[in-house]
Amino acid sequence: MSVQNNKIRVRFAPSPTGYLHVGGARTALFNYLFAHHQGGQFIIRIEDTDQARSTEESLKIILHDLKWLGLEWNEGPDSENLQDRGQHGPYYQSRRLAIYSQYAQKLLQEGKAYYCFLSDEEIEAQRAKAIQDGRPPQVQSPYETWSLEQAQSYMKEKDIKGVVRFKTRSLKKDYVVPDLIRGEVRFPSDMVGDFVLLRSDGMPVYNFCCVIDDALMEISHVLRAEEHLPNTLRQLMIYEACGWNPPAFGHMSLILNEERQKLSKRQGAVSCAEFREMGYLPEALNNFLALLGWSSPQGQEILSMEELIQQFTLDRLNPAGAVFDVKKLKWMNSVYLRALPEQELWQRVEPFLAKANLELPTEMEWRIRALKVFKTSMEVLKDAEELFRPICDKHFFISEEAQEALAWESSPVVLKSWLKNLEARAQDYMTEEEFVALQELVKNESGVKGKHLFMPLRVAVIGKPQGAELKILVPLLNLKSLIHRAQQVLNRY
RNA sequence: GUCCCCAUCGUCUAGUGGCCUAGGACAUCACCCUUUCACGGUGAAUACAGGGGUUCAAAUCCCCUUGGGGACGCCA
Repeated sequence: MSVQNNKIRVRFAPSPTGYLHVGGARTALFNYLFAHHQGGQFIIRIEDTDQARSTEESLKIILHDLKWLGLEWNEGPDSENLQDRGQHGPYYQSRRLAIYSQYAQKLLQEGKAYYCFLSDEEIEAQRAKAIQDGRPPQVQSPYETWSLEQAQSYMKEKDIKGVVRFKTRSLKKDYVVPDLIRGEVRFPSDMVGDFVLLRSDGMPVYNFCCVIDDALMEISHVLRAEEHLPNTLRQLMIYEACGWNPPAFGHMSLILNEERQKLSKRQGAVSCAEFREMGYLPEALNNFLALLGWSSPQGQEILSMEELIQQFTLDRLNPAGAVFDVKKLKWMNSVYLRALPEQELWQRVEPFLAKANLELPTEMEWRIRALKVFKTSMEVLKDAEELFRPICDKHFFISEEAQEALAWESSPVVLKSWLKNLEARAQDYMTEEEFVALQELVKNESGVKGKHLFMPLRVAVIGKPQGAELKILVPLLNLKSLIHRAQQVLNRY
């Protein structure tokens, strides 16, 4: 069996033991971009050999988030019914057990692997000793020299099971990984001890399944995070033992937190779901993630998925780790937000408003007008909640910051004039021009101008002295609620 | 501890020996626009970790040091 290098096939292989981390999302994105740029296939494989931690719930979340990001896959589990789709399945490692066992048997028979009966305690003692002696903490199994028959009869006789370890002793001195991102990386083969292929319950372990699957699924390029670089040595050994040509490898830098450590759950949001719930747009998240370790040849910062695909090449990947800068993500999100037509923006904002329990006018015309006013002050969709809340009568309240403006001597005069003139009106909504004229009237009646005029007025409209321009805000409120609000403010005195 | 990776403004980065007096973006600050806030506009400040080589020439190539990170599982 040999890998067909004329066909570009890449994969993203999550283990369903949690949410989709932004680091995973970026790995998936880069694989997706590479595949599409090259006209290749993007495959999802589920690494669920850790049965204790894998859940269907997590699988659903991960697939849902990948879809939310727009990273559709050509082969792998269907995001709806979770059934396999594609010609290289099964795509769940838990359903490929017979395959792994078959290859493990072969290695066992060829003397490239052996059964080992070391206990956890014995292994732990070896590790401790090795570290103490300044050696890498590796297992040195006395069972390495046993023949397969000897081990089998031992298991039968004692009625015990052992793990299958890969034999590294007879291997060549060092291995070179021709890495697409960091050049040739040389590993001495004594860097690893005899590692486990099959657990004692027969379940295979990551490095083993990964090789078998990548080979059988005809994966041409393995693009993954740098933390897997040391695993590559083990995998190269397995490829060799199986007589297969390894795929091309590219190890991408890690995403770091402000302390320059691997980004983890400890410090704030790291899952796609969290960013979605905070109101980040998938296109903004993709764009931001793409710029973590990759740059456009023209230095373009805002790129659509199409542009990313078109411009994406591996040679522009940066080998150094990248700090996840939420401020820049926010900025980018606001750029995408503002670029969205109001009608579409409303669709995205609506679930947030509904969740915040805000009842608002239903006419599309009103919604568009409202969003035109608010979108310059939105960074994330969730910001709409605070922006729309004052518009909603049952959430109207007079804020703390309003006190100063209300305390001005001239304010009651302004407010009384405002209320009187409102009450004289009949029309439900005011136009911008009508409001400007009305404001002029209040100004003349009260003899107050400048901030002493418009600050109390703004308080009478939205309950706080700062916010969008009154002439755009006022036309969003109907007469009844404007009057009611003015009354509430006047009742303060 | 051992092995591996990495190193340009606070952050993301451009830069593949002369175009670098080091460019862009976010953030910061100032000014302009604006009867507030935001948006927008203009501008400022800020970086080649240190030391040795190689070369006519080094941010770019080599070595060392330092710093950071990752990996050393019957996790992936």
